[in-house]
Amino acid sequence: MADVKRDSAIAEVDKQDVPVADEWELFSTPAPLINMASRGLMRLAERRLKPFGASAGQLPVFYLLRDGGAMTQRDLARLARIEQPSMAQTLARMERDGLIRRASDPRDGRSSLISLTKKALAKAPALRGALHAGRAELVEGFSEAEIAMLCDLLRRLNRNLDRGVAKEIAE
Amino acid sequence: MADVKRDSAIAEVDKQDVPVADEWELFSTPAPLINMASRGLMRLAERRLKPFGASAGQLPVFYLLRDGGAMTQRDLARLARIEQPSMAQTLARMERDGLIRRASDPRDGRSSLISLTKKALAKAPALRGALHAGRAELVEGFSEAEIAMLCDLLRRLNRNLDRGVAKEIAE
DNA sequence: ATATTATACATAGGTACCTATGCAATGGCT
DNA sequence: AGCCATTGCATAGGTACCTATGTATAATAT
Repeated sequence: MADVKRDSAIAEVDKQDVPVADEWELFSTPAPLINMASRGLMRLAERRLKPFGASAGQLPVFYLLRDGGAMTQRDLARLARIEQPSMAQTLARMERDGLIRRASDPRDGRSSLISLTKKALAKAPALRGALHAGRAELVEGFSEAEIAMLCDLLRRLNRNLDRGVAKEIAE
Repeated sequence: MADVKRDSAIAEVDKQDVPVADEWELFSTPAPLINMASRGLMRLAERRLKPFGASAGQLPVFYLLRDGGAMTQRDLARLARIEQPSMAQTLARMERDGLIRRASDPRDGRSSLISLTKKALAKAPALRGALHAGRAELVEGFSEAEIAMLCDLLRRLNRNLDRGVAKEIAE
């Protein structure tokens, strides 16, 4: 009986004896809801992917190199929309785990061309399956129109965020 | 001219010479959009809060203890919806920075009652101002109805996530 | 009263991001 | 050819999460 309780204190706030009034304030705005969703997604993805020896941050790499192609670290970072050091760290872990290989770029001595190993390519279908299932679970009870609406709103939000960051840099 | 470029490679994908077809695939589903939004929010919040000597993860603590009250670490974690060790780490940093104080709980020898220091309480109004501004910027161009819709969709998504996690634990 | 279970916290280790900064190869410009 | 800004990557250090596990106190059941 206590087993269900042991796992995560997060999913069961409303059954507590603590006043819940604050919660509405804390999660009445989009930002914390997005943050919470992101953390939930990460946890779920981690749980789904771990059995296959992969993790959430590696997914863009798997996706971008899925057809056996090669790419520069810079391009991987840019297409995955993360900063270069973040991608460097992810690639370091993937190399450690034998998922990627680096070949020196003949046209540029600074960079190397990253590609998935056979081991990684073999995992790809399983990962895609896990993601597909996860996606279905995530939007369970949503109509296609609602999903499209959500994506649209999020894209607009992201545009605002990009703009905001850019603006503040220009002083 | 290059100054605008230096800051962040993330906000300027579409002006590149790299094929963009993949990007649509990578960001056509809610999950990556949420992840991206969350990272954007974090970056923005960090930038807004740093001048005041605070950071994003501390906001729930500031909020929950804003009236000078005290609370257990456990309750802080539960109301902020993060795991206990995460809250412990946040509190450790806040203590390091002189933002919180711990008083031993007379009714329970295991826990201590956390409260904001005067220094932290003094910051609170500024933080609230920064957040208010940030929130406005975030949802710029959104109608109130759209914001409400977004929050509603996100809440449903979060429920699905909670349920998914709970389900997988029950085997 | 004592033994067991549950709870509150601490600690260890890991992922995924970020910014700031240094270094080395490139590619113009003169 | 030689200088120099740019670019690709590496490294250092930090925040914010997570899971797994240990430890002491508290609550409960015998």
